[in-house]
Amino acid sequence: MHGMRSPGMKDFDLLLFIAKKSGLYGKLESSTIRISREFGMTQQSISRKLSELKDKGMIKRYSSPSGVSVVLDRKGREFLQDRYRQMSSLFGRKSTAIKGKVIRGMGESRYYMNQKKYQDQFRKKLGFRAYPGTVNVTIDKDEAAGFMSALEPVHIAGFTTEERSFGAIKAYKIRFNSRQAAIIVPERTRYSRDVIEVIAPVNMRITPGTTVRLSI
Amino acid sequence: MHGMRSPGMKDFDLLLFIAKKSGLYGKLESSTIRISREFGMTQQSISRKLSELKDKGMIKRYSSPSGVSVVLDRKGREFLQDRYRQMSSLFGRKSTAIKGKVIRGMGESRYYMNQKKYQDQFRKKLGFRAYPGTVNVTIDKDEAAGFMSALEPVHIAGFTTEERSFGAIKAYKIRFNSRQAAIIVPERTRYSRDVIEVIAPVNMRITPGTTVRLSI
DNA sequence: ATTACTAATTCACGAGTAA
DNA sequence: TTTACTCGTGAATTAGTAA
Repeated sequence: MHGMRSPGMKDFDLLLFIAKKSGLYGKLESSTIRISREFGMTQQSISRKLSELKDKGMIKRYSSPSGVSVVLDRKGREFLQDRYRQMSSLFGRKSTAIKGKVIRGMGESRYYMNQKKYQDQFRKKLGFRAYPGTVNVTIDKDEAAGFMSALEPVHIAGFTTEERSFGAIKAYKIRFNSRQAAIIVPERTRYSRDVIEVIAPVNMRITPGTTVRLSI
Repeated sequence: MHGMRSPGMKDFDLLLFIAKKSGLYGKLESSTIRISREFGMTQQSISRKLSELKDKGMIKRYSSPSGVSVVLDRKGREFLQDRYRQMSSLFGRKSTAIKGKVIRGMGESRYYMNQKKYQDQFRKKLGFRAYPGTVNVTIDKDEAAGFMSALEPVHIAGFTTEERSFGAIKAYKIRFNSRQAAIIVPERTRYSRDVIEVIAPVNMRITPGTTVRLSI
């Protein structure tokens, strides 16, 4: 038996259970009662579920008074393979770089970045103090999502001064035209935008309109 | 949107849907009604399911009158990663060879293998005529299942002579001590055995008791 | 627009049991 | 022993709305 079997995921997990036991083309010789014990369902439910999986074309099932024999059917293999492929794009090696175009930045960010409590965290968690001022880059949302999902977020805590409060930030260490940098995203931001903000140890002096490369 | 969404797999698929849209660490900005349309469920069910996934620690969810924002939580990432790992062992590169021990064969197989209608199919589908007589090899069932699951089965049709009927066979092309061969498994066989039968173009003359290597 | 509550309905599950 | 039926119960889903 493997670990947690989350409720609500049982249909998928049962198919995966069968696939693991039988292999993609092999045969699982067992009984509904044995499967029910291994799987944490009643014998009746396993019987019914195997029947349903058969009706869907996911498995072939042969049952007799001596037990059941289960083989993955074409649809079942395709189903699992499709999900595997989808997950591969999540966990597998993915695009390690995207292109973007620098646009003129909003002046406000300079004020934020100069806050000592941000800078202290940048140095500790990102490994550099940020030049006060961000580079704003337009990116393709979907591309960026794929790129960012490969990165571990670094949490920059928010804080409050006498004047006002500064929100928490998620930072992602990246290379900006091969130079050390980080994408910063305010955690309160509700909507993903087509523009991301990049900080770096030095003023990067990129002319607006220039195409840049963000990489891992 | 991607292909079929099989009923009964929705819980898993919803989590995967979120993961694909948001990435492992990114954020999905949407609305329950939009998700419901993309996903084929009612808005109410999406609302409830997101709530459930949050309670299970699978996701973080922030909702407001302007929409929902969903981020995978630690458990959700772990859940998906665990299933990915399990599926990797199914689809990923796997043991390409197992060892077995040759045992004295049952004499009956010679009669089967000599049937012309079998031999014709062997030649066409496996690329060789089989020496009449099988080599019987004891193997570890689980090892064999992993090994076999990487192989595409070749269907050898059954037929009927005036005297009797001969059942369909599944054959798996392999290397037997690096030489061309195939595992054959009668399709009617209900129970997987610790002994597999191997055919080859020539008499392999292996002394019973010898350890042999089956590879892809 | 939204989210999400409540009520009605449908569907899935487990217990008992026949074959 | 098996598998798998029927049936009662409870969970899941949808429809209708409130906020």
